[in-house]
Amino acid sequence: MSELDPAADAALVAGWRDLLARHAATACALDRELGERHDLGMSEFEVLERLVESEGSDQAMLRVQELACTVHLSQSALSRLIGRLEKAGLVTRAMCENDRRGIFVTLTEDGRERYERARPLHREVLARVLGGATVGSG
Amino acid sequence: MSELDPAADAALVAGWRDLLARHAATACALDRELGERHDLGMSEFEVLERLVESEGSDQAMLRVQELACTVHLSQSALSRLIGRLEKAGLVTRAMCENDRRGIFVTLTEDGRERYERARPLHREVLARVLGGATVGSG
DNA sequence: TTGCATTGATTGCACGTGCATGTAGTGTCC
DNA sequence: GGACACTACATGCACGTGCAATCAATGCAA
Repeated sequence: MSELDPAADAALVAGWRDLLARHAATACALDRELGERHDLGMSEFEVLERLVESEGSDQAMLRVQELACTVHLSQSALSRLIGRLEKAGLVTRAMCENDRRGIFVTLTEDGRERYERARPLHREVLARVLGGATVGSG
Repeated sequence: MSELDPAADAALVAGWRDLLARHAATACALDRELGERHDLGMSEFEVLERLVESEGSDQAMLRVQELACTVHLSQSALSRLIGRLEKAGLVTRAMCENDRRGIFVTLTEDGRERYERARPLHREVLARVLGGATVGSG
């Protein structure tokens, strides 16, 4: 199975390039516009969004490791990202009582407001760049 | 127009997250496996591939600027990437006679061989990560 | 209790990237 | 010819990232 039909091979590569192009265009626009207008990077916004979503559930806090999976960052990158958010006053770190190794990340009021203000732009960029034509699974 | 229906908003975000997940999984796997087994990064491979494809046309060379568009890198990043490839002996830089500002990038024999050896793995990773069971969309 | 492996998060380091700038070459206008 | 704006590529710099090493805390076993 290491060799593919030329047609299947071409389709695979075409799909991958399409994915690359969409990702590059969206991530670039998101990073630039969120950065300019809300002083937030793309990943920072994603982390804030996950924290906001977690407020809907019974857990108002998230562990660093859980966040790392959802935003596709290494734990070290996320550790520093949370450090930046904390320094900016958007989140706070709290120790987990049950497991002192774990760190709970919680949204501050400023963090929530910053997210709420940035969200419309985020959605607007998504709509503009992705154009509603999201690629399927194949 | 800045506000969207909740359903449209959710679909947009879901599509974007799916795109992010696919990209992260594929790029990560590609970088790691190509790096380990062929000492090539994902973008390096992409550049070599564009150069190979350009051999099919009348132009056996590509300008740096043309490459930058196709691999979604800034001009400076591509300049350094080509520097790495050149240092590794995979490409050469040649001045354009017509326009001395332009730099033609050409594939060497080593570069072509490296690409040919790496391509099956590249396609295999694509088929495995994109074609088969991708990550569960969180 | 002590000892050891494992997990959760942080830190040292090297590397790739983008932005802004620098350098060289081109074309135009006077 | 000289001055100017513009293009193509390279470079200085700051920053975010991943890997590996590290520290802290837990669980298990003897």
